[in-house]
Amino acid sequence: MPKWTVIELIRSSPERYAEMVKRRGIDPSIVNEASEIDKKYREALKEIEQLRKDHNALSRGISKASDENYRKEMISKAKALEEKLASKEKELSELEARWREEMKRLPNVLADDVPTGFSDEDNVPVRFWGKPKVLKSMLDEFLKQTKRWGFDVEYELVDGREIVGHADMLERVLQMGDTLQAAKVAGSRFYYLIGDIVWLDFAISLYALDVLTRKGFTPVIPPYMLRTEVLEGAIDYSSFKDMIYKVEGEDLNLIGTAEHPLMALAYDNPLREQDLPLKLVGWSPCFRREAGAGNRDIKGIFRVHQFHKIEQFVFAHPSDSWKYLEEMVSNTEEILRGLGLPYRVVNVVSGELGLPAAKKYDIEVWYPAQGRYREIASISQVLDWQAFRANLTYLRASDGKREYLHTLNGTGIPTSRAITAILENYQEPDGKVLIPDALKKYLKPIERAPLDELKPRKK
RNA sequence: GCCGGGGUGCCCGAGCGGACUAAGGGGCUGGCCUUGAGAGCCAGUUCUCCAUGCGGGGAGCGCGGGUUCAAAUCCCGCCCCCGGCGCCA
Repeated sequence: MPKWTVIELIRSSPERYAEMVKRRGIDPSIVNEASEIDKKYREALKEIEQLRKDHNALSRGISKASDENYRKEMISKAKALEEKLASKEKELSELEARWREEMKRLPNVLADDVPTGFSDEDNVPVRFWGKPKVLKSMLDEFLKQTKRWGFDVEYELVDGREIVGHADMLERVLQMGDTLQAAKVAGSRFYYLIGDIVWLDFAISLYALDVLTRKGFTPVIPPYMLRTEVLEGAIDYSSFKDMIYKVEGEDLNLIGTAEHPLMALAYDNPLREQDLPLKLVGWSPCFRREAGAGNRDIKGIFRVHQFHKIEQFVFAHPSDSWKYLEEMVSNTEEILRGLGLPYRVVNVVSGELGLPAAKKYDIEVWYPAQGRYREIASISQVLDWQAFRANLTYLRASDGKREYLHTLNGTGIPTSRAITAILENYQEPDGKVLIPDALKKYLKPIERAPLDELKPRKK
């Protein structure tokens, strides 16, 4: 029988779980509440099952009774019992609904090596790669993000020239994007990509798909909309509000990431143990409301309502799921190294994990014009948190029993963000943007695609 | 969208108002048998609660309601799949 780690922990040592909840910055009283409901629910269930047992016995007796009077007496007895049961059943179904609700509020357990903290400034860098271009005026900032953590990162000091930010590069220098017209017709955080840069978007997707399929990931183009019930299995309520666009008049939601429909491949659809691990790489557009983002990153295409993303997803056996977290991180690193984008990997603090993750690595790319490492990818170990909600199971080969799967998800590469990073990191003093070598082989077959560089629009 | 057919366990498939156990088969796992393989025989193979040593219950037949002492089976609503017609990139 599937056992959910969180429930098991609440039943066996609630204090330990409460400690984890506290580390996430969540009020630990929810643990007590959940524990209370769990106890109440099980007690009520026990009582009702006893009543049902009696009623069943009575009812079975009726089918055998031949004496008509006796039969009538039994039926009236059963009726009375049935009335008593009806009100109890109602109580139970209410309790069960509350139980389910309560369980869905609970965060995942926390891995021991997740740093405790509540701001992404406290995320702990674990390694750096590349030789970032650092503007002289940004040097202090750069050192804060490297040396403060004990890393001596080699860098290229840029002095005597400016580096244009990705938003201005796109719209003013290259003139290959138009967010103003997009805002007029669709709203802010939408964009048109126009001209040569469109090929770059496709090339990035193809490149990442190529890398990941060579590593044994199966490519998938998933549904771009999901039913609400399925989506609830993948995310928590607050992500729902901030991320999800609903389709009017239908029980459908636009996906915020391919992770969700990839997960849904096992929704109520048991996998076979021998098919694990099942490694998938999805390509999809992603739609996000960005409701909680306020005015952050309002310029350009860094934070937008719609973009393309290559996503890694693994259904893993509970016994060895942790190793895939590291594997997926190094896959994404390989993609970024191929693109020549300087990055760092950070271990995300407990307070910034979100309910589903037990541990999460973010990968952040260096943006010279901003003087900051900024998130481009995020890889999470989810354990059985989604499995419990969406009933993701595998059939154990040894006895055919069902067990919860472990799920892991991680960015392969988001195209729009990769483009912004390229616009800053591959920028030449004359306004040209060089194209990373790794992308060239995907551009080459396209007759009208650029091959070596994106050229600024002539004045 | 309209008409017709249909959703039963990991898979196929019977059952269409009471047999305390959802028939039967396939697959998978374990055991017996065998030098080994195969065949054969036996057992297990939805979820959940209590006990967790054996064991004892309850629920479950696409989803949600209803009728009945009793529903896979009858009634109502919804979802999905298949075939035909229409429409369409």
